[in-house]
Amino acid sequence: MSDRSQFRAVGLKTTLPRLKVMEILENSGERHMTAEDVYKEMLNLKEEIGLGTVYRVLNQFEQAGLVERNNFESGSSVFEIKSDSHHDHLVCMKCGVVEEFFDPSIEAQQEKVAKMAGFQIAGHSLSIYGFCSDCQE
Amino acid sequence: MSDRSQFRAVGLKTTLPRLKVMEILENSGERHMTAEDVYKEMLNLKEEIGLGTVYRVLNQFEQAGLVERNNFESGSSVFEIKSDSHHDHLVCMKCGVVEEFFDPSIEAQQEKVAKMAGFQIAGHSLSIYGFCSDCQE
DNA sequence: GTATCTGCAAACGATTTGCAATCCC
DNA sequence: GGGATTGCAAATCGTTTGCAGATAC
Repeated sequence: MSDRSQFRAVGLKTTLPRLKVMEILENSGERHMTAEDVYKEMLNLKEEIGLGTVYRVLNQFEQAGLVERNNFESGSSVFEIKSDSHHDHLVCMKCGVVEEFFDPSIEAQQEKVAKMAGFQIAGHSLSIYGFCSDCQE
Repeated sequence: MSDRSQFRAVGLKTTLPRLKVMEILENSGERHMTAEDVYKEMLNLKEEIGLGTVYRVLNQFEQAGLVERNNFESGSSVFEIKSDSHHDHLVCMKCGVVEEFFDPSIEAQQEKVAKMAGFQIAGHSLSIYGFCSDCQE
């Protein structure tokens, strides 16, 4: 599905800023970017845009279910294109690299925990913090 | 261990604001409080304190390992007294209640995941969001 | 043409910080 | 006494918002 039709499907007009933000999320090396990251990359590519617009567009994308927001311990939110499959994150505390993983047994166990506590699950966030293989001494 | 000697052990002078903040964290009904919560409770108890000081004290406590900071999806950090035993959280998205849980199999599985990715674990944060038994329709 | 969208700058909420006055040992 | 700590207000950071002009369809 093209970005164009993707936007139409969720009721967003196809505008240059939206196309560009989506393109950067899709094509820049890093899947997990802050609004600032996207903004700077945009300037690198010599595109005119306001930081406010980046935030607005990312929020619209989030509400439309096109991107996912993650709050790691860094102070600012990171955004990634929403894949069909849920996953959690490993975050390197030194270089900041983010790896994704999915573990069925952890997922299943969370269901059990919630059920035992009488909670109806709406979502969850699991982030493992540590040092990636390149950042250990 | 008294708060007094606890403070001395981590190199913090025993001052009224620090004693009061610790007391509130220990004795107010809720284990999970924002800086604002602590501040308001302080005013309730007719204690003079600045919000800035509450933040400063909580940060010192965190660095000293006396309290733990959690960033749920709410926008502000919540603090709780650090217990000897690690645990994760179930957070109600309606009433905000927080329940703690510990699940050995989830913990163990995280170790495996990290090892497979070549990560050296430093910590993790797992929050399950949903609706508590009182908040389901 | 017109409703939607953008850029800009001002506003915001949470948190931190500089500094002079105050407190603890 | 003197370094650590506080209160206060101003500063900062990430993010949101109001509004006038620009854009998509």
